[in-house]
Amino acid sequence: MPELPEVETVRRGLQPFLSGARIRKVDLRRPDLRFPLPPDFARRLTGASVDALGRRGKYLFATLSTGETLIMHLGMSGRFTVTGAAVRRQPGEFHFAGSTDPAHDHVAIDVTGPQGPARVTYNDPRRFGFMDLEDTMTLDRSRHFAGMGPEPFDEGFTAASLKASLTGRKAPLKAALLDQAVVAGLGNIYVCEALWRSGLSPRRQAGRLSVASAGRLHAAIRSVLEDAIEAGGSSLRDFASADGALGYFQHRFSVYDREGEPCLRCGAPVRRFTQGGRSSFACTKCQK
DNA sequence: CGATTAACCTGGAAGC
DNA sequence: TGCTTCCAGGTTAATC
Repeated sequence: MPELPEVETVRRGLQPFLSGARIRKVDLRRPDLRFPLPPDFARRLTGASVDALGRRGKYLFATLSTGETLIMHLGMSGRFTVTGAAVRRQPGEFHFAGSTDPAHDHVAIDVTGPQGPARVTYNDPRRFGFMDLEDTMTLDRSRHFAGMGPEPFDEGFTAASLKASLTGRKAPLKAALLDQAVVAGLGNIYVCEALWRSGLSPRRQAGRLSVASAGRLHAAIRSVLEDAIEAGGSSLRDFASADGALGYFQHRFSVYDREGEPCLRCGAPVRRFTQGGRSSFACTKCQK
Protein backbone atom coordinates (compact mmCIF):
# COMPACT_ATOMS: atom_id res chain seq x y z
CA MET A 1 0.00 0.00 0.00
CA PRO A 2 2.24 2.66 1.22
CA GLU A 3 4.19 4.98 -0.99
CA LEU A 4 6.70 7.55 0.17
CA PRO A 5 4.23 9.89 1.94
CA GLU A 6 2.63 7.05 3.88
CA VAL A 7 5.98 5.59 4.89
CA GLU A 8 7.17 9.02 5.98
CA THR A 9 4.00 9.43 8.00
CA VAL A 10 4.63 6.10 9.69
CA ARG A 11 8.23 7.08 10.38
CA ARG A 12 7.16 10.29 12.05
CA GLY A 13 4.54 8.45 14.07
CA LEU A 14 6.95 5.80 15.33
CA GLN A 15 9.90 8.07 15.95
CA PRO A 16 8.85 9.32 19.41
CA PHE A 17 8.46 5.74 20.63
CA LEU A 18 11.45 4.15 18.95
CA SER A 19 14.17 6.75 18.67
CA GLY A 20 16.40 6.28 21.70
CA ALA A 21 14.43 3.26 22.85
CA ARG A 22 15.85 -0.06 23.98
CA ILE A 23 14.40 -3.23 22.53
CA ARG A 24 13.35 -5.55 25.35
CA LYS A 25 11.63 -8.38 23.56
CA VAL A 26 10.72 -9.45 20.05
CA ASP A 27 7.84 -11.84 19.40
CA LEU A 28 7.46 -13.56 16.05
CA ARG A 29 4.23 -15.21 15.19
CA ARG A 30 5.67 -16.81 12.08
CA PRO A 31 9.16 -17.31 10.68
CA ASP A 32 8.54 -15.31 7.53
CA LEU A 33 6.73 -12.36 6.03
CA ARG A 34 7.24 -12.13 2.29
CA PHE A 35 10.68 -13.63 2.83
CA PRO A 36 12.06 -15.58 5.76
CA LEU A 37 13.15 -13.30 8.56
CA PRO A 38 16.95 -13.24 8.86
CA PRO A 39 18.64 -15.85 11.07
CA ASP A 40 18.40 -15.17 14.80
CA PHE A 41 16.23 -12.17 14.06
CA ALA A 42 14.82 -11.75 17.56
CA ARG A 43 18.15 -12.36 19.26
CA ARG A 44 19.95 -9.79 17.10
CA LEU A 45 17.38 -7.15 18.01
CA THR A 46 16.94 -7.86 21.69
CA GLY A 47 18.91 -5.55 23.92
CA ALA A 48 19.76 -3.13 21.13
CA SER A 49 19.02 0.56 21.27
CA VAL A 50 17.50 2.39 18.35
CA ASP A 51 19.77 5.27 17.41
CA ALA A 52 17.51 6.71 14.71
CA LEU A 53 14.55 5.94 12.54
CA GLY A 54 15.02 6.71 8.86
CA ARG A 55 13.35 6.30 5.50
CA ARG A 56 14.70 5.56 2.04
CA GLY A 57 12.11 5.53 -0.72
CA LYS A 58 9.36 3.27 0.57
CA TYR A 59 11.67 1.61 3.10
CA LEU A 60 11.72 2.35 6.79
CA PHE A 61 14.88 1.59 8.74
CA ALA A 62 16.05 1.67 12.33
CA THR A 63 19.74 2.16 13.01
CA LEU A 64 20.74 0.04 15.99
CA SER A 65 23.47 0.29 18.60
CA THR A 66 24.73 -3.14 17.53
CA GLY A 67 26.10 -1.97 14.19
CA GLU A 68 23.18 -3.44 12.33
CA THR A 69 20.19 -1.69 10.80
CA LEU A 70 16.68 -3.08 10.84
CA ILE A 71 15.15 -2.63 7.39
CA MET A 72 11.38 -2.69 7.02
CA HIS A 73 9.15 -2.61 3.96
CA LEU A 74 5.38 -2.41 4.31
CA GLY A 75 4.52 -4.03 0.99
CA MET A 76 0.90 -3.41 0.08
CA SER A 77 -0.90 -3.89 3.36
CA GLY A 78 1.68 -3.51 6.12
CA ARG A 79 1.08 -1.22 9.07
CA PHE A 80 2.50 -0.47 12.48
CA THR A 81 0.57 0.27 15.59
CA VAL A 82 1.81 1.33 18.99
CA THR A 83 0.12 0.17 22.14
CA GLY A 84 0.89 0.36 25.84
CA ALA A 85 2.60 -2.28 27.89
CA ALA A 86 2.27 -5.89 26.86
CA VAL A 87 -0.76 -7.77 28.06
CA ARG A 88 -1.18 -11.38 29.11
CA ARG A 89 -0.51 -13.94 26.46
CA GLN A 90 -1.86 -17.44 26.33
CA PRO A 91 0.57 -20.25 25.57
CA GLY A 92 1.19 -20.64 21.89
CA GLU A 93 -1.08 -17.79 20.99
CA PHE A 94 -0.57 -14.12 20.33
CA HIS A 95 -2.82 -11.39 21.42
CA PHE A 96 -2.08 -7.71 21.56
CA ALA A 97 -4.01 -5.19 23.53
CA GLY A 98 -6.13 -3.09 21.26
CA SER A 99 -5.50 -5.17 18.17
CA THR A 100 -8.47 -5.48 15.88
CA ASP A 101 -6.78 -8.04 13.67
CA PRO A 102 -4.64 -10.39 15.78
CA ALA A 103 -4.57 -12.96 12.97
CA HIS A 104 -2.21 -10.75 10.97
CA ASP A 105 -0.11 -9.33 13.78
CA HIS A 106 3.14 -10.96 12.70
CA VAL A 107 5.84 -9.19 14.71
CA ALA A 108 5.69 -7.46 18.08
CA ILE A 109 8.56 -5.42 19.45
CA ASP A 110 8.49 -4.41 23.08
CA VAL A 111 10.58 -1.35 23.85
CA THR A 112 11.37 0.99 26.67
CA GLY A 113 11.81 4.43 25.28
CA PRO A 114 11.55 8.12 26.06
CA GLN A 115 7.78 7.68 26.18
CA GLY A 116 8.04 4.74 28.54
CA PRO A 117 7.27 1.12 27.69
CA ALA A 118 5.46 0.43 24.45
CA ARG A 119 4.70 -2.41 22.11
CA VAL A 120 5.18 -1.80 18.39
CA THR A 121 3.21 -4.30 16.35
CA TYR A 122 3.60 -5.04 12.67
CA ASN A 123 0.39 -6.17 10.96
CA ASP A 124 0.28 -7.23 7.32
CA PRO A 125 -2.63 -9.29 5.91
CA ARG A 126 -1.17 -9.83 2.46
CA ARG A 127 2.34 -10.33 3.75
CA PHE A 128 4.03 -8.54 0.88
CA GLY A 129 6.08 -6.63 3.42
CA PHE A 130 9.36 -7.83 4.86
CA MET A 131 12.08 -7.12 7.40
CA ASP A 132 15.79 -7.63 7.19
CA LEU A 133 19.00 -6.84 9.03
CA GLU A 134 22.01 -5.31 7.31
CA ASP A 135 25.32 -3.92 8.47
CA THR A 136 24.89 -0.20 9.00
CA MET A 137 28.30 0.57 7.50
CA THR A 138 27.31 -0.88 4.15
CA LEU A 139 23.62 -0.03 4.21
CA ASP A 140 23.73 1.99 1.01
CA ARG A 141 25.26 -0.96 -0.80
CA SER A 142 22.86 -3.47 0.70
CA ARG A 143 20.74 -5.51 -1.65
CA HIS A 144 17.70 -3.40 -0.81
CA PHE A 145 19.21 0.03 -1.30
CA ALA A 146 21.80 -0.53 -3.99
CA GLY A 147 20.57 0.76 -7.31
CA MET A 148 17.82 2.83 -5.79
CA GLY A 149 17.36 6.22 -7.38
CA PRO A 150 17.58 9.60 -5.68
CA GLU A 151 15.33 10.71 -2.88
CA PRO A 152 12.81 13.16 -4.38
CA PHE A 153 13.74 15.90 -1.92
CA ASP A 154 17.50 15.50 -2.18
CA GLU A 155 19.50 18.18 -3.95
CA GLY A 156 20.76 15.55 -6.36
CA PHE A 157 17.28 15.09 -7.76
CA THR A 158 16.86 17.83 -10.34
CA ALA A 159 14.90 18.34 -13.54
CA ALA A 160 18.12 17.67 -15.43
CA SER A 161 18.91 14.47 -13.54
CA LEU A 162 15.36 13.25 -14.03
CA LYS A 163 15.53 13.91 -17.74
CA ALA A 164 18.90 12.17 -17.93
CA SER A 165 17.65 9.07 -16.15
CA LEU A 166 14.70 8.86 -18.53
CA THR A 167 16.78 9.35 -21.66
CA GLY A 168 16.74 6.34 -23.93
CA ARG A 169 13.79 4.78 -22.17
CA LYS A 170 11.21 3.44 -24.52
CA ALA A 171 8.72 2.55 -21.80
CA PRO A 172 5.80 4.86 -21.04
CA LEU A 173 6.20 7.48 -18.33
CA LYS A 174 3.93 5.51 -16.03
CA ALA A 175 6.22 2.49 -16.01
CA ALA A 176 9.40 4.53 -15.85
CA LEU A 177 8.29 6.52 -12.82
CA LEU A 178 7.27 3.36 -10.97
CA ASP A 179 10.86 2.18 -11.42
CA GLN A 180 12.53 2.92 -8.07
CA ALA A 181 15.85 3.34 -9.87
CA VAL A 182 14.59 6.50 -11.57
CA VAL A 183 13.36 8.18 -8.43
CA ALA A 184 12.69 6.56 -5.06
CA GLY A 185 9.31 6.40 -3.40
CA LEU A 186 6.69 6.82 -6.10
CA GLY A 187 3.92 4.25 -6.48
CA ASN A 188 0.73 3.97 -8.46
CA ILE A 189 -1.14 6.80 -6.76
CA TYR A 190 1.53 9.46 -6.79
CA VAL A 191 2.73 8.68 -10.29
CA CYS A 192 -0.82 9.24 -11.55
CA GLU A 193 -1.13 12.43 -9.53
CA ALA A 194 2.27 13.82 -10.54
CA LEU A 195 1.56 13.19 -14.22
CA TRP A 196 -1.77 14.98 -13.94
CA ARG A 197 -0.14 17.94 -12.24
CA SER A 198 2.44 18.18 -14.98
CA GLY A 199 -0.09 17.73 -17.79
CA LEU A 200 1.70 14.68 -19.16
CA SER A 201 0.08 11.48 -20.36
CA PRO A 202 1.05 8.29 -18.53
CA ARG A 203 1.43 6.78 -22.01
CA ARG A 204 4.03 9.28 -23.16
CA GLN A 205 7.31 7.68 -24.01
CA ALA A 206 9.65 8.39 -21.11
CA GLY A 207 12.69 9.08 -23.23
CA ARG A 208 10.98 11.73 -25.28
CA LEU A 209 10.48 14.49 -22.76
CA SER A 210 11.38 18.09 -23.54
CA VAL A 211 13.44 20.03 -21.05
CA ALA A 212 10.33 22.03 -20.14
CA SER A 213 8.25 18.89 -19.59
CA ALA A 214 10.94 17.34 -17.44
CA GLY A 215 10.97 20.52 -15.40
CA ARG A 216 7.23 20.41 -14.87
CA LEU A 217 7.34 16.72 -14.00
CA HIS A 218 10.14 17.24 -11.51
CA ALA A 219 8.23 20.05 -9.82
CA ALA A 220 5.00 18.02 -9.82
CA ILE A 221 6.66 15.01 -8.17
CA ARG A 222 7.98 17.16 -5.37
CA SER A 223 4.78 19.13 -4.89
CA VAL A 224 2.46 16.14 -4.78
CA LEU A 225 4.68 14.29 -2.32
CA GLU A 226 5.02 17.39 -0.20
CA ASP A 227 1.26 17.97 -0.12
CA ALA A 228 0.60 14.32 0.69
CA ILE A 229 3.10 14.23 3.56
CA GLU A 230 1.54 17.37 4.96
CA ALA A 231 -1.86 15.64 4.82
CA GLY A 232 -0.52 12.60 6.68
CA GLY A 233 -0.57 10.41 3.57
CA SER A 234 -3.53 8.77 1.91
CA SER A 235 -5.89 6.46 3.78
CA LEU A 236 -7.33 3.98 1.33
CA ARG A 237 -9.11 1.28 3.22
CA ASP A 238 -7.83 1.91 6.70
CA PHE A 239 -4.24 2.97 6.45
CA ALA A 240 -3.32 4.87 9.57
CA SER A 241 -0.14 6.37 10.92
CA ALA A 242 1.38 4.78 13.99
CA ASP A 243 -0.56 7.09 16.29
CA GLY A 244 -3.79 5.89 14.71
CA ALA A 245 -4.59 9.10 12.88
CA LEU A 246 -5.94 8.78 9.36
CA GLY A 247 -4.24 10.61 6.53
CA TYR A 248 -6.58 12.60 4.37
CA PHE A 249 -4.77 13.12 1.08
CA GLN A 250 -7.18 10.72 -0.64
CA HIS A 251 -9.69 13.55 -0.55
CA ARG A 252 -7.30 15.61 -2.62
CA PHE A 253 -6.72 13.16 -5.44
CA SER A 254 -7.02 14.86 -8.80
CA VAL A 255 -7.27 11.69 -10.88
CA TYR A 256 -6.51 8.58 -8.86
CA ASP A 257 -9.68 6.55 -8.24
CA ARG A 258 -11.74 9.27 -9.93
CA GLU A 259 -12.79 7.41 -13.09
CA GLY A 260 -15.68 9.19 -14.80
CA GLU A 261 -15.49 12.25 -12.57
CA PRO A 262 -14.65 15.59 -14.13
CA CYS A 263 -11.05 16.67 -14.54
CA LEU A 264 -10.44 19.48 -12.07
CA ARG A 265 -8.64 21.43 -14.76
CA CYS A 266 -10.73 21.04 -17.91
CA GLY A 267 -13.91 19.19 -16.90
CA ALA A 268 -13.44 16.23 -19.20
CA PRO A 269 -14.09 12.86 -17.55
CA VAL A 270 -11.13 11.16 -15.92
CA ARG A 271 -10.28 7.93 -17.71
CA ARG A 272 -9.03 4.70 -16.28
CA PHE A 273 -6.93 2.28 -18.28
CA THR A 274 -4.46 -0.50 -17.68
CA GLN A 275 -0.71 -0.19 -18.00
CA GLY A 276 1.59 -3.00 -17.00
CA GLY A 277 -1.33 -4.75 -15.37
CA ARG A 278 -2.13 -1.82 -13.12
CA SER A 279 -4.71 0.93 -13.26
CA SER A 280 -3.74 4.33 -14.59
CA PHE A 281 -5.98 7.34 -14.13
CA ALA A 282 -5.64 10.40 -16.33
CA CYS A 283 -7.45 13.16 -18.13
CA THR A 284 -6.89 12.26 -21.77
CA LYS A 285 -7.90 15.74 -22.82
CA CYS A 286 -5.38 17.84 -20.94
CA GLN A 287 -2.64 15.29 -20.27
CA LYS A 288 -0.53 14.91 -23.39
C1' DC B 1 19.70 -4.95 -22.41
C1' DG B 2 15.14 -3.11 -21.86
C1' DA B 3 10.19 -3.98 -21.73
C1' DT B 4 6.24 -6.74 -20.34
C1' DT B 5 3.89 -10.34 -17.69
C1' DA B 6 3.03 -13.45 -13.98
C1' DA B 7 3.32 -14.48 -9.41
C1' DC B 8 3.51 -13.76 -4.54
C1' DC B 9 -1.06 -13.50 -0.58
C1' DT B 10 -5.30 -12.10 1.49
C1' DG B 11 -9.59 -9.62 2.11
C1' DG B 12 -13.18 -6.59 0.61
C1' DA B 13 -16.44 -5.14 -2.83
C1' DA B 14 -19.21 -5.98 -6.69
C1' DG B 15 -21.83 -9.07 -9.68
C1' DC B 16 -24.99 -12.96 -10.28
C1' DT C 1 -27.42 -15.62 1.62
C1' DG C 2 -23.75 -17.69 -0.96
C1' DC C 3 -20.58 -18.29 -4.64
C1' DT C 4 -17.56 -16.20 -8.20
C1' DT C 5 -14.80 -12.69 -10.07
C1' DC C 6 -12.26 -8.65 -9.84
C1' DC C 7 -9.42 -5.44 -7.62
C1' DA C 8 -5.92 -3.45 -4.35
C1' DG C 9 -0.92 1.51 -2.31
C1' DG C 10 4.72 -3.26 -4.29
C1' DT C 11 8.42 -5.93 -5.99
C1' DT C 12 10.73 -9.18 -8.83
C1' DA C 13 11.70 -13.61 -11.31
C1' DA C 14 10.76 -15.23 -15.66
C1' DT C 15 9.76 -14.45 -20.37
C1' DC C 16 9.59 -11.92 -24.63
